[in-house]
Amino acid sequence: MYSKHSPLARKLGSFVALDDAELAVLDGLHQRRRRFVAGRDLVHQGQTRSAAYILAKGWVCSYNLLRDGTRQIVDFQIPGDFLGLRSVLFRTADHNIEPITTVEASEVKDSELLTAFTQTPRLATAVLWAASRDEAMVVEHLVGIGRRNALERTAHFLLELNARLMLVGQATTAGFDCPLTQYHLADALGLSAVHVNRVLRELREKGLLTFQKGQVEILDFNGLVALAEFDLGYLDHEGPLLR
Amino acid sequence: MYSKHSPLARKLGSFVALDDAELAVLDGLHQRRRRFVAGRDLVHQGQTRSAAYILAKGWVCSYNLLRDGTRQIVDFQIPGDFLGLRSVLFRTADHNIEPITTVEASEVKDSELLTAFTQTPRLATAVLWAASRDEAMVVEHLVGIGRRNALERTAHFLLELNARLMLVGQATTAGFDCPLTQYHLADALGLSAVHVNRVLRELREKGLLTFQKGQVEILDFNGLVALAEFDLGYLDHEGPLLR
DNA sequence: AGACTGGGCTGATACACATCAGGATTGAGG
DNA sequence: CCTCAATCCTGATGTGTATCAGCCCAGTCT
Repeated sequence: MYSKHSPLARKLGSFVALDDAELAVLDGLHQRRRRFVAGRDLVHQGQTRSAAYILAKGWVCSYNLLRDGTRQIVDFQIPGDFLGLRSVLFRTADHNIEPITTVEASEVKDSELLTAFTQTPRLATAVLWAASRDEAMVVEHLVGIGRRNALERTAHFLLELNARLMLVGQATTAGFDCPLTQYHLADALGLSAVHVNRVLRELREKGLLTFQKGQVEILDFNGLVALAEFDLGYLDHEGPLLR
Repeated sequence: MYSKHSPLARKLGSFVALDDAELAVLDGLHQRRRRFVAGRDLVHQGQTRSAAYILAKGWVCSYNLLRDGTRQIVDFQIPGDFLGLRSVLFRTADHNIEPITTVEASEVKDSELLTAFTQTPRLATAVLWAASRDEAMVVEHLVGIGRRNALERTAHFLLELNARLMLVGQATTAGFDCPLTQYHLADALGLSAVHVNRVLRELREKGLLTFQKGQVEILDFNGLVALAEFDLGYLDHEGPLLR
Protein backbone atom coordinates (compact mmCIF):
# COMPACT_ATOMS: atom_id res chain seq x y z
CA MET A 1 0.00 0.00 0.00
CA TYR A 2 2.75 2.47 0.84
CA SER A 3 5.19 1.15 -1.74
CA LYS A 4 5.07 4.20 -4.01
CA HIS A 5 6.03 6.39 -1.07
CA SER A 6 9.35 6.92 0.75
CA PRO A 7 10.96 4.29 3.00
CA LEU A 8 10.00 6.52 5.93
CA ALA A 9 6.32 6.39 4.96
CA ARG A 10 6.57 2.61 4.66
CA LYS A 11 8.10 2.38 8.09
CA LEU A 12 5.66 4.72 9.84
CA GLY A 13 2.75 3.17 7.96
CA SER A 14 3.48 -0.16 9.58
CA PHE A 15 2.67 1.45 12.92
CA VAL A 16 -0.01 4.04 12.26
CA ALA A 17 -2.40 3.59 9.35
CA LEU A 18 -1.80 6.83 7.45
CA ASP A 19 -4.47 8.45 5.27
CA ASP A 20 -3.81 10.34 2.02
CA ALA A 21 -3.61 13.73 3.72
CA GLU A 22 -1.01 12.45 6.15
CA LEU A 23 0.97 10.80 3.40
CA ALA A 24 0.90 14.09 1.51
CA VAL A 25 2.29 15.97 4.50
CA LEU A 26 4.99 13.33 4.81
CA ASP A 27 5.87 13.54 1.14
CA GLY A 28 5.98 17.31 1.51
CA LEU A 29 8.90 16.90 3.88
CA HIS A 30 10.97 15.39 1.07
CA GLN A 31 11.66 18.62 -0.80
CA ARG A 32 15.31 19.60 -0.52
CA ARG A 33 17.10 16.39 -1.53
CA ARG A 34 20.85 16.54 -0.86
CA ARG A 35 23.90 14.33 -1.46
CA PHE A 36 26.80 13.79 0.92
CA VAL A 37 30.09 12.01 0.28
CA ALA A 38 31.47 9.30 2.57
CA GLY A 39 33.72 10.32 5.43
CA ARG A 40 32.89 14.01 5.66
CA ASP A 41 30.74 14.65 8.74
CA LEU A 42 27.20 15.82 8.12
CA VAL A 43 26.58 17.17 11.61
CA HIS A 44 29.08 17.67 14.40
CA GLN A 45 28.84 17.86 18.17
CA GLY A 46 27.98 21.29 19.57
CA GLN A 47 26.69 22.56 16.23
CA THR A 48 23.60 24.74 16.66
CA ARG A 49 20.76 25.37 14.25
CA SER A 50 21.40 22.11 12.41
CA ALA A 51 18.64 20.59 10.32
CA ALA A 52 17.20 17.11 10.57
CA TYR A 53 17.33 14.77 7.59
CA ILE A 54 15.37 11.81 6.36
CA LEU A 55 17.76 9.24 4.95
CA ALA A 56 16.80 8.04 1.47
CA LYS A 57 19.87 6.11 0.32
CA GLY A 58 23.14 4.93 1.85
CA TRP A 59 24.37 4.29 5.38
CA VAL A 60 25.47 6.75 8.07
CA CYS A 61 26.55 6.38 11.68
CA SER A 62 26.04 8.68 14.64
CA TYR A 63 28.79 8.78 17.21
CA ASN A 64 30.13 10.66 20.19
CA LEU A 65 33.70 11.85 20.41
CA LEU A 66 35.75 11.77 23.60
CA ARG A 67 38.61 14.08 24.39
CA ASP A 68 41.17 11.30 24.20
CA GLY A 69 40.32 10.80 20.52
CA THR A 70 38.38 7.57 20.88
CA ARG A 71 34.81 7.53 19.73
CA GLN A 72 31.70 5.49 20.44
CA ILE A 73 29.37 4.81 17.56
CA VAL A 74 25.88 4.85 19.03
CA ASP A 75 23.86 3.70 16.06
CA PHE A 76 23.89 3.16 12.34
CA GLN A 77 21.10 4.59 10.22
CA ILE A 78 19.73 3.05 7.07
CA PRO A 79 17.17 4.33 4.53
CA GLY A 80 13.91 5.46 6.13
CA ASP A 81 15.59 6.57 9.35
CA PHE A 82 15.63 10.10 10.74
CA LEU A 83 18.98 11.80 11.25
CA GLY A 84 19.58 14.45 13.86
CA LEU A 85 16.05 14.63 15.21
CA ARG A 86 17.43 15.24 18.69
CA SER A 87 19.63 18.08 17.42
CA VAL A 88 16.48 19.89 16.30
CA LEU A 89 14.50 19.25 19.46
CA PHE A 90 17.44 20.38 21.60
CA ARG A 91 18.64 23.10 19.23
CA THR A 92 22.23 21.92 19.58
CA ALA A 93 23.69 18.62 18.43
CA ASP A 94 25.02 16.26 21.09
CA HIS A 95 26.58 13.91 18.56
CA ASN A 96 28.29 13.65 15.17
CA ILE A 97 26.90 12.09 12.02
CA GLU A 98 29.24 10.55 9.47
CA PRO A 99 28.18 9.14 6.11
CA ILE A 100 29.68 5.69 5.60
CA THR A 101 28.75 5.52 1.94
CA THR A 102 27.64 8.24 -0.42
CA VAL A 103 24.30 9.31 0.95
CA GLU A 104 21.09 10.91 -0.25
CA ALA A 105 18.89 12.61 2.31
CA SER A 106 16.07 15.16 2.48
CA GLU A 107 16.64 18.16 4.68
CA VAL A 108 13.79 18.99 7.06
CA LYS A 109 13.70 22.33 8.86
CA ASP A 110 12.56 22.35 12.48
CA SER A 111 9.64 24.65 11.64
CA GLU A 112 8.41 22.27 8.92
CA LEU A 113 8.60 19.35 11.29
CA LEU A 114 6.76 21.11 14.09
CA THR A 115 3.96 22.40 11.85
CA ALA A 116 3.61 18.94 10.32
CA PHE A 117 3.07 17.57 13.82
CA THR A 118 0.49 20.22 14.63
CA GLN A 119 -1.39 19.64 11.39
CA THR A 120 -1.46 15.86 11.66
CA PRO A 121 -1.22 14.64 15.24
CA ARG A 122 -1.26 11.02 14.20
CA LEU A 123 1.97 11.68 12.35
CA ALA A 124 3.49 12.95 15.58
CA THR A 125 2.44 9.72 17.27
CA ALA A 126 4.01 7.74 14.45
CA VAL A 127 7.27 9.65 14.77
CA LEU A 128 7.19 9.09 18.53
CA TRP A 129 6.86 5.40 17.83
CA ALA A 130 9.82 5.50 15.42
CA ALA A 131 11.88 7.36 18.01
CA SER A 132 10.97 4.73 20.60
CA ARG A 133 12.06 2.00 18.23
CA ASP A 134 15.40 3.76 17.85
CA GLU A 135 15.69 4.05 21.59
CA ALA A 136 14.94 0.34 21.93
CA MET A 137 17.85 -0.30 19.61
CA VAL A 138 20.18 1.91 21.60
CA VAL A 139 19.07 0.08 24.73
CA GLU A 140 19.83 -3.29 23.21
CA HIS A 141 23.23 -1.94 22.18
CA LEU A 142 23.82 -0.74 25.73
CA VAL A 143 22.96 -4.13 27.18
CA GLY A 144 25.36 -5.75 24.74
CA ILE A 145 28.27 -3.53 25.65
CA GLY A 146 27.57 -3.71 29.36
CA ARG A 147 26.90 -7.40 29.81
CA ARG A 148 27.91 -9.46 26.79
CA ASN A 149 31.42 -10.57 25.89
CA ALA A 150 33.05 -9.62 22.61
CA LEU A 151 31.88 -12.69 20.72
CA GLU A 152 28.23 -12.55 21.80
CA ARG A 153 28.21 -8.79 21.35
CA THR A 154 29.49 -8.95 17.79
CA ALA A 155 27.10 -11.74 16.85
CA HIS A 156 24.18 -9.86 18.38
CA PHE A 157 25.09 -6.67 16.61
CA LEU A 158 25.27 -8.33 13.20
CA LEU A 159 21.95 -10.10 13.76
CA GLU A 160 20.34 -6.82 14.70
CA LEU A 161 21.67 -5.17 11.56
CA ASN A 162 20.39 -8.12 9.57
CA ALA A 163 16.91 -7.80 11.09
CA ARG A 164 16.72 -4.07 10.36
CA LEU A 165 17.88 -4.55 6.79
CA MET A 166 15.35 -7.33 6.23
CA LEU A 167 12.56 -4.87 7.15
CA VAL A 168 13.56 -2.72 4.17
CA GLY A 169 14.27 -5.65 1.88
CA GLN A 170 18.05 -5.35 1.87
CA ALA A 171 18.91 -8.66 3.57
CA THR A 172 17.84 -12.28 3.88
CA THR A 173 18.65 -14.81 6.59
CA ALA A 174 21.54 -15.79 4.30
CA GLY A 175 23.30 -12.45 4.73
CA PHE A 176 23.63 -8.90 3.42
CA ASP A 177 25.94 -6.32 1.85
CA CYS A 178 27.75 -4.38 4.52
CA PRO A 179 29.93 -1.32 3.84
CA LEU A 180 31.34 -1.21 7.37
CA THR A 181 35.06 -1.65 8.08
CA GLN A 182 36.42 -3.45 11.10
CA TYR A 183 37.18 0.00 12.51
CA HIS A 184 33.50 0.89 12.36
CA LEU A 185 32.63 -2.33 14.15
CA ALA A 186 35.25 -1.64 16.80
CA ASP A 187 33.94 1.87 17.45
CA ALA A 188 30.40 0.55 17.69
CA LEU A 189 31.16 -2.44 19.88
CA GLY A 190 33.57 -0.75 22.27
CA LEU A 191 36.45 -3.01 21.17
CA SER A 192 39.78 -2.44 19.48
CA ALA A 193 39.93 -3.06 15.74
CA VAL A 194 42.51 -5.77 16.39
CA HIS A 195 40.16 -7.61 18.66
CA VAL A 196 37.26 -7.29 16.22
CA ASN A 197 39.45 -9.04 13.72
CA ARG A 198 40.05 -11.91 16.12
CA VAL A 199 36.36 -12.17 16.96
CA LEU A 200 35.38 -12.30 13.28
CA ARG A 201 37.94 -15.05 12.78
CA GLU A 202 36.43 -16.97 15.68
CA LEU A 203 32.91 -16.63 14.27
CA ARG A 204 34.28 -17.89 10.96
CA GLU A 205 36.12 -20.82 12.59
CA LYS A 206 32.96 -21.78 14.48
CA GLY A 207 31.14 -21.93 11.13
CA LEU A 208 28.64 -19.25 12.16
CA LEU A 209 29.26 -16.42 9.69
CA THR A 210 31.83 -14.80 7.41
CA PHE A 211 32.35 -11.08 6.90
CA GLN A 212 34.63 -10.46 3.95
CA LYS A 213 34.82 -7.91 1.15
CA GLY A 214 31.78 -6.02 2.29
CA GLN A 215 29.62 -9.15 2.46
CA VAL A 216 28.16 -10.76 5.55
CA GLU A 217 27.27 -14.40 4.93
CA ILE A 218 25.29 -16.10 7.65
CA LEU A 219 26.22 -19.78 7.70
CA ASP A 220 24.32 -20.93 10.80
CA PHE A 221 21.47 -18.58 11.65
CA ASN A 222 20.15 -20.61 14.58
CA GLY A 223 23.61 -21.07 16.03
CA LEU A 224 24.14 -17.32 15.96
CA VAL A 225 20.77 -16.62 17.55
CA ALA A 226 21.60 -19.04 20.35
CA LEU A 227 25.09 -17.64 20.90
CA ALA A 228 23.86 -14.04 21.01
CA GLU A 229 20.63 -14.68 22.96
CA PHE A 230 18.98 -12.78 20.14
CA ASP A 231 15.28 -12.06 20.63
CA LEU A 232 13.73 -12.85 17.27
CA GLY A 233 10.61 -10.82 18.01
CA TYR A 234 11.99 -7.64 19.42
CA LEU A 235 11.81 -5.59 16.24
CA ASP A 236 8.44 -7.03 15.28
CA HIS A 237 4.90 -6.03 16.00
CA GLU A 238 1.59 -7.20 14.63
CA GLY A 239 0.39 -4.45 12.31
CA PRO A 240 -0.72 -0.85 12.89
CA LEU A 241 -1.60 -0.06 16.50
CA LEU A 242 -3.42 3.15 15.64
CA ARG A 243 -6.06 2.80 12.95
CA MET B 1 3.90 28.99 36.54
CA TYR B 2 3.52 25.21 36.49
CA SER B 3 4.29 24.73 40.17
CA LYS B 4 0.78 23.73 41.22
CA HIS B 5 0.83 20.96 38.60
CA SER B 6 2.61 17.59 38.50
CA PRO B 7 6.38 17.19 38.07
CA LEU B 8 5.64 15.94 34.56
CA ALA B 9 3.81 19.14 33.69
CA ARG B 10 6.73 21.14 35.06
CA LYS B 11 9.15 19.16 32.97
CA LEU B 12 7.17 19.30 29.73
CA GLY B 13 6.35 22.95 30.35
CA SER B 14 10.01 23.81 30.20
CA PHE B 15 9.99 22.66 26.58
CA VAL B 16 6.58 23.49 25.18
CA ALA B 17 4.60 26.41 26.61
CA LEU B 18 1.39 24.62 27.62
CA ASP B 19 -1.96 26.38 27.79
CA ASP B 20 -4.72 25.66 30.32
CA ALA B 21 -6.51 23.17 28.08
CA GLU B 22 -3.31 21.20 27.60
CA LEU B 23 -2.52 21.29 31.30
CA ALA B 24 -6.04 20.02 31.98
CA VAL B 25 -5.54 17.07 29.63
CA LEU B 26 -2.24 16.35 31.34
CA ASP B 27 -3.78 16.50 34.80
CA GLY B 28 -6.55 14.21 33.54
CA LEU B 29 -3.93 11.52 33.05
CA HIS B 30 -3.23 11.47 36.78
CA GLN B 31 -6.41 9.63 37.84
CA ARG B 32 -5.58 6.15 39.05
CA ARG B 33 -2.82 6.79 41.60
CA ARG B 34 -1.11 3.57 42.75
CA ARG B 35 1.57 2.57 45.27
CA PHE B 36 4.28 -0.03 44.79
CA VAL B 37 6.70 -1.46 47.33
CA ALA B 38 10.46 -1.62 46.77
CA GLY B 39 11.91 -4.72 45.15
CA ARG B 40 8.80 -6.18 43.58
CA ASP B 41 8.87 -5.68 39.81
CA LEU B 42 6.24 -3.39 38.38
CA VAL B 43 6.58 -4.56 34.78
CA HIS B 44 8.50 -7.55 33.47
CA GLN B 45 10.05 -8.48 30.14
CA GLY B 46 7.65 -10.09 27.67
CA GLN B 47 4.56 -8.89 29.52
CA THR B 48 1.81 -7.78 27.13
CA ARG B 49 -0.95 -5.26 27.65
CA SER B 50 1.01 -3.44 30.33
CA ALA B 51 0.10 0.12 31.20
CA ALA B 52 2.37 3.13 31.25
CA TYR B 53 2.87 5.10 34.45
CA ILE B 54 3.82 8.61 35.34
CA LEU B 55 6.13 8.58 38.34
CA ALA B 56 5.04 10.91 41.14
CA LYS B 57 7.25 9.89 44.05
CA GLY B 58 10.22 7.57 44.61
CA TRP B 59 12.86 6.01 42.38
CA VAL B 60 12.64 3.07 40.00
CA CYS B 61 15.06 1.47 37.56
CA SER B 62 14.45 -0.19 34.22
CA TYR B 63 16.67 -3.10 33.32
CA ASN B 64 17.15 -5.99 30.95
CA LEU B 65 17.75 -9.52 32.13
CA LEU B 66 20.16 -11.94 30.45
CA ARG B 67 19.85 -15.68 30.53
CA ASP B 68 22.99 -16.10 32.65
CA GLY B 69 21.28 -14.15 35.44
CA THR B 70 23.22 -10.92 35.07
CA ARG B 71 21.27 -7.79 34.34
CA GLN B 72 21.95 -4.38 32.83
CA ILE B 73 20.18 -1.42 34.34
CA VAL B 74 19.45 0.91 31.46
CA ASP B 75 18.17 3.93 33.30
CA PHE B 76 16.83 5.19 36.59
CA GLN B 77 13.59 7.14 36.69
CA ILE B 78 12.79 9.91 39.11
CA PRO B 79 9.57 11.88 39.71
CA GLY B 80 8.13 13.40 36.53
CA ASP B 81 9.46 10.61 34.31
CA PHE B 82 7.34 8.24 32.23
CA LEU B 83 7.59 4.52 32.92
CA GLY B 84 6.99 1.89 30.29
CA LEU B 85 6.05 4.21 27.45
CA ARG B 86 7.77 1.86 25.01
CA SER B 87 5.81 -1.11 26.37
CA VAL B 88 2.61 0.64 25.34
CA LEU B 89 3.81 1.71 21.92
CA PHE B 90 5.11 -1.79 21.22
CA ARG B 91 2.32 -3.62 23.06
CA THR B 92 4.86 -5.89 24.76
CA ALA B 93 7.51 -4.91 27.30
CA ASP B 94 11.14 -5.36 26.31
CA HIS B 95 12.42 -4.58 29.79
CA ASN B 96 11.70 -4.89 33.50
CA ILE B 97 10.89 -2.10 35.92
CA GLU B 98 11.83 -2.40 39.57
CA PRO B 99 10.92 0.11 42.28
CA ILE B 100 14.00 0.99 44.34
CA THR B 101 12.02 2.78 47.01
CA THR B 102 8.33 2.76 47.76
CA VAL B 103 6.81 4.42 44.73
CA GLU B 104 3.69 6.38 43.83
CA ALA B 105 2.69 6.48 40.20
CA SER B 106 -0.35 7.22 38.05
CA GLU B 107 -1.45 4.53 35.67
CA VAL B 108 -2.12 5.67 32.11
CA LYS B 109 -3.93 3.40 29.67
CA ASP B 110 -2.69 3.33 26.08
CA SER B 111 -6.05 4.56 24.79
CA GLU B 112 -5.96 7.58 27.11
CA LEU B 113 -2.47 8.44 26.01
CA LEU B 114 -3.26 8.17 22.31
CA THR B 115 -6.45 10.23 22.53
CA ALA B 116 -4.59 12.84 24.55
CA PHE B 117 -2.08 13.09 21.73
CA THR B 118 -4.79 13.43 19.12
CA GLN B 119 -6.61 16.11 21.11
CA THR B 120 -3.56 18.21 21.85
CA PRO B 121 -0.81 17.76 19.27
CA ARG B 122 1.55 20.07 21.13
CA LEU B 123 1.42 17.66 24.01
CA ALA B 124 2.54 14.90 21.68
CA THR B 125 5.47 17.08 20.62
CA ALA B 126 6.34 17.69 24.24
CA VAL B 127 6.28 13.97 24.99
CA LEU B 128 8.45 13.37 21.94
CA TRP B 129 10.90 15.85 23.37
CA ALA B 130 10.87 14.12 26.75
CA ALA B 131 11.44 10.77 25.05
CA SER B 132 14.37 12.29 23.15
CA ARG B 133 15.85 13.56 26.38
CA ASP B 134 15.60 10.06 27.80
CA GLU B 135 17.27 8.68 24.70
CA ALA B 136 20.04 11.25 25.06
CA MET B 137 20.61 9.95 28.56
CA VAL B 138 20.74 6.36 27.39
CA VAL B 139 23.21 7.43 24.71
CA GLU B 140 25.45 9.11 27.24
CA HIS B 141 25.25 5.96 29.34
CA LEU B 142 26.21 3.88 26.31
CA VAL B 143 29.23 6.06 25.61
CA GLY B 144 30.28 5.72 29.22
CA ILE B 145 30.12 1.96 29.24
CA GLY B 146 31.76 1.61 25.84
CA ARG B 147 34.60 4.07 26.14
CA ARG B 148 35.20 5.23 29.70
CA ASN B 149 37.03 3.30 32.41
CA ALA B 150 35.37 2.36 35.67
CA LEU B 151 36.43 5.51 37.55
CA GLU B 152 35.37 8.02 34.89
CA ARG B 153 32.21 6.07 34.25
CA THR B 154 31.15 6.09 37.89
CA ALA B 155 31.95 9.78 38.28
CA HIS B 156 30.05 10.64 35.13
CA PHE B 157 27.06 8.61 36.19
CA LEU B 158 26.80 10.28 39.58
CA LEU B 159 27.16 13.74 38.03
CA GLU B 160 24.38 12.92 35.60
CA LEU B 161 22.12 11.80 38.42
CA ASN B 162 22.98 14.97 40.28
CA ALA B 163 22.08 17.12 37.27
CA ARG B 164 18.73 15.39 36.82
CA LEU B 165 17.87 15.70 40.49
CA MET B 166 18.79 19.38 40.49
CA LEU B 167 16.19 19.96 37.76
CA VAL B 168 13.49 18.76 40.16
CA GLY B 169 15.00 20.44 43.21
CA GLN B 170 16.25 17.29 44.92
CA ALA B 171 19.99 18.01 44.79
CA THR B 172 22.56 20.80 44.98
CA THR B 173 26.16 20.84 43.78
CA ALA B 174 26.99 19.72 47.32
CA GLY B 175 25.25 16.37 46.91
CA PHE B 176 21.98 14.48 47.20
CA ASP B 177 20.13 11.64 48.93
CA CYS B 178 20.58 8.43 47.00
CA PRO B 179 18.73 5.18 47.78
CA LEU B 180 20.88 3.07 45.44
CA THR B 181 23.03 0.20 46.70
CA GLN B 182 26.42 -0.66 45.26
CA TYR B 183 24.67 -3.55 43.51
CA HIS B 184 22.43 -1.10 41.68
CA LEU B 185 25.46 0.91 40.64
CA ALA B 186 27.23 -2.25 39.47
CA ASP B 187 24.28 -3.35 37.36
CA ALA B 188 23.99 0.12 35.85
CA LEU B 189 27.69 0.61 35.15
CA GLY B 190 28.44 -2.86 33.82
CA LEU B 191 30.83 -3.57 36.71
CA SER B 192 30.88 -6.05 39.56
CA ALA B 193 29.66 -4.85 42.94
CA VAL B 194 33.11 -5.56 44.31
CA HIS B 195 34.72 -3.27 41.80
CA VAL B 196 32.16 -0.52 42.40
CA ASN B 197 33.24 -0.61 46.00
CA ARG B 198 36.90 -0.12 45.01
CA VAL B 199 36.00 2.72 42.66
CA LEU B 200 33.99 4.52 45.34
CA ARG B 201 36.94 4.16 47.68
CA GLU B 202 39.23 5.66 45.07
CA LEU B 203 36.88 8.61 44.53
CA ARG B 204 36.83 9.12 48.29
CA GLU B 205 40.64 8.87 48.57
CA LYS B 206 41.05 11.38 45.76
CA GLY B 207 38.85 13.78 47.75
CA LEU B 208 36.22 13.98 45.00
CA LEU B 209 33.09 12.55 46.62
CA THR B 210 31.77 10.24 49.30
CA PHE B 211 28.79 7.89 48.97
CA GLN B 212 27.80 6.52 52.34
CA LYS B 213 24.56 5.68 54.10
CA GLY B 214 22.40 6.75 51.21
CA GLN B 215 24.06 10.13 50.90
CA VAL B 216 26.23 11.36 48.05
CA GLU B 217 28.44 14.26 49.12
CA ILE B 218 30.29 16.05 46.36
CA LEU B 219 33.56 17.35 47.75
CA ASP B 220 35.18 18.66 44.55
CA PHE B 221 32.63 19.37 41.86
CA ASN B 222 35.09 20.78 39.32
CA GLY B 223 37.51 17.94 39.85
CA LEU B 224 34.74 15.45 39.15
CA VAL B 225 33.60 17.29 36.04
CA ALA B 226 37.17 17.25 34.72
CA LEU B 227 37.70 13.58 35.53
CA ALA B 228 34.44 12.51 33.90
CA GLU B 229 34.59 14.89 30.91
CA PHE B 230 31.10 15.87 31.99
CA ASP B 231 29.31 18.27 29.65
CA LEU B 232 27.71 20.80 31.95
CA GLY B 233 25.23 21.92 29.31
CA TYR B 234 23.95 18.68 27.93
CA LEU B 235 20.75 18.50 29.95
CA ASP B 236 20.07 22.22 29.55
CA HIS B 237 18.23 24.23 26.97
CA GLU B 238 17.20 27.86 26.87
CA GLY B 239 13.46 27.87 27.58
CA PRO B 240 10.46 26.60 25.61
CA LEU B 241 11.19 25.89 21.95
CA LEU B 242 7.54 25.77 20.97
CA ARG B 243 5.48 28.78 22.10
C1' DA C 1 21.67 -11.10 74.42
C1' DG C 2 22.30 -13.83 70.44
C1' DA C 3 21.23 -14.92 65.69
C1' DC C 4 20.44 -13.45 61.35
C1' DT C 5 20.54 -10.41 57.31
C1' DG C 6 21.85 -6.88 53.97
C1' DG C 7 25.16 -4.02 52.71
C1' DG C 8 29.87 -2.60 52.59
C1' DC C 9 34.85 -3.70 52.38
C1' DT C 10 39.36 -6.11 51.08
C1' DG C 11 43.25 -9.20 49.10
C1' DA C 12 44.56 -12.90 45.78
C1' DT C 13 44.08 -14.81 41.49
C1' DA C 14 42.27 -15.39 36.62
C1' DC C 15 41.12 -13.92 32.20
C1' DA C 16 39.29 -10.92 28.54
C1' DC C 17 40.59 -7.47 25.97
C1' DA C 18 43.86 -3.49 24.88
C1' DT C 19 48.08 -2.13 23.02
C1' DC C 20 52.23 -2.56 20.47
C1' DA C 21 54.67 -3.90 16.46
C1' DG C 22 54.75 -5.42 12.14
C1' DG C 23 53.46 -8.26 7.77
C1' DA C 24 50.10 -9.35 3.87
C1' DT C 25 46.70 -7.93 0.61
C1' DT C 26 44.17 -4.98 -2.28
C1' DG C 27 42.99 -1.08 -5.22
C1' DA C 28 43.85 3.64 -6.98
C1' DG C 29 46.81 6.78 -9.22
C1' DG C 30 50.85 8.23 -11.52
C1' DC D 1 55.08 -1.07 -13.39
C1' DC D 2 55.69 1.06 -8.93
C1' DT D 3 54.04 3.65 -4.97
C1' DC D 4 50.93 4.73 -1.55
C1' DA D 5 47.01 4.33 1.42
C1' DA D 6 43.45 1.48 3.30
C1' DT D 7 42.20 -2.46 5.25
C1' DC D 8 42.91 -6.82 7.09
C1' DC D 9 45.50 -10.09 9.79
C1' DT D 10 48.64 -12.09 13.54
C1' DG D 11 51.72 -12.87 17.78
C1' DA D 12 53.61 -11.00 22.17
C1' DT D 13 52.95 -8.47 26.07
C1' DG D 14 50.36 -5.58 29.45
C1' DT D 15 46.33 -4.10 32.22
C1' DG D 16 41.64 -3.44 33.93
C1' DT D 17 38.11 -5.69 35.83
C1' DA D 18 35.76 -10.10 37.17
C1' DT D 19 35.63 -13.72 40.36
C1' DC D 20 36.35 -16.02 44.64
C1' DA D 21 36.59 -16.18 49.45
C1' DG D 22 35.95 -14.09 53.36
C1' DC D 23 35.52 -10.36 57.23
C1' DC D 24 33.15 -6.33 59.39
C1' DC D 25 29.33 -3.58 60.80
C1' DA D 26 24.54 -2.03 61.80
C1' DG D 27 19.91 -3.18 62.03
C1' DT D 28 16.20 -5.99 63.39
C1' DC D 29 14.06 -10.10 64.72
C1' DT D 30 13.53 -13.58 68.51
